[in-house]
Amino acid sequence: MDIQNLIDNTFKKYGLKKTIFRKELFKLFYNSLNSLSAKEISKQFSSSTDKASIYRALDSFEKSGLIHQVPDKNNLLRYSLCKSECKPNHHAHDHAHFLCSVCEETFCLDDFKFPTAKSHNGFLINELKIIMEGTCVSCKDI
Amino acid sequence: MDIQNLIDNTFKKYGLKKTIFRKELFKLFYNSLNSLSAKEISKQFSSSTDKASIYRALDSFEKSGLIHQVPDKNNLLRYSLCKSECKPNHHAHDHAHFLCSVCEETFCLDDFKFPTAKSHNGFLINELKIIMEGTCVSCKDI
DNA sequence: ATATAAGTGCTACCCATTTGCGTTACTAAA
DNA sequence: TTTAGTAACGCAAATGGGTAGCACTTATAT
Repeated sequence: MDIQNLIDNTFKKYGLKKTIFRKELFKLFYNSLNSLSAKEISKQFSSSTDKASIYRALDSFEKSGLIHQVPDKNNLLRYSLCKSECKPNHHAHDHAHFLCSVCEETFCLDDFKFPTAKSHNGFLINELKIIMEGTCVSCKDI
Repeated sequence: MDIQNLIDNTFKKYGLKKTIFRKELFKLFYNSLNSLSAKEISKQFSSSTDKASIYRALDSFEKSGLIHQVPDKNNLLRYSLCKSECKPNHHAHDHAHFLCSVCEETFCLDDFKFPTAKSHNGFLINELKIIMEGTCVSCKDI
């Protein structure tokens, strides 16, 4: 499936309006190995692309279930494409995230097994996040 | 041990300068069940206490190993007193944190068991954070 | 084709956190 | 105990990520 078809199908599936900017934004995520912050996205577009548009697009992509927020070393908003099935307003991500202290990238560890308890000492657990910090595969060999 | 002695010992142990404000700040943490954000701290002091001083004190307390940062529902800086042995610039916290979606409090779950792996698929794990979101013990009964 | 709703670009704003700087207060050493 | 040196303080201003208002444009559905 070529990229145009992929965009058509994806935007239809997630109910997203196909504007020039949002199609480019999707391509950016699609071609990106890891995650993207608003600032990183901003650098990839011309200066006429407003940051408000970026934040609104990210918000809309997230609400539709196309991307999900991932943790960031500096508390920035940071997103990745969803790989599994996510519903609008409900993301089902059962994978851990790895934050590299060297390159400051965020990686999704899709195969890391999660505890599944729904409560702990009377606390009702709705969502669980596992965040690892350390040195990523690429940086450890430098 | 009374509070004055505790302050003397603690500040000596962590190499902290005993100013009036920092002693009061320590008492605040000591008497606090959970964690504190800069804003919450600010409310406990007179308006002449500058927010810059609060942030600097928190930073210094953290670097010394007296307090540690905990996650916050709204990405604010939020801290708790360290309970176990933390060294300057190296915090050894092996407990999970629980963020209540209702009251927005952050709780330390000291008894939650952690995975202990030091690496995963070539990623070297230096620190592990487990963050749960849901409804806390108090809020679930309301 | 056209109406409607959603997205865009601009500007201005909010608010947590940081920084610069001159003054004050600890601490340690004389 | 005095004093010198350093760390912390208070004030003000700056930074910077993220939002909000608004007029204009563009994509979709009928």
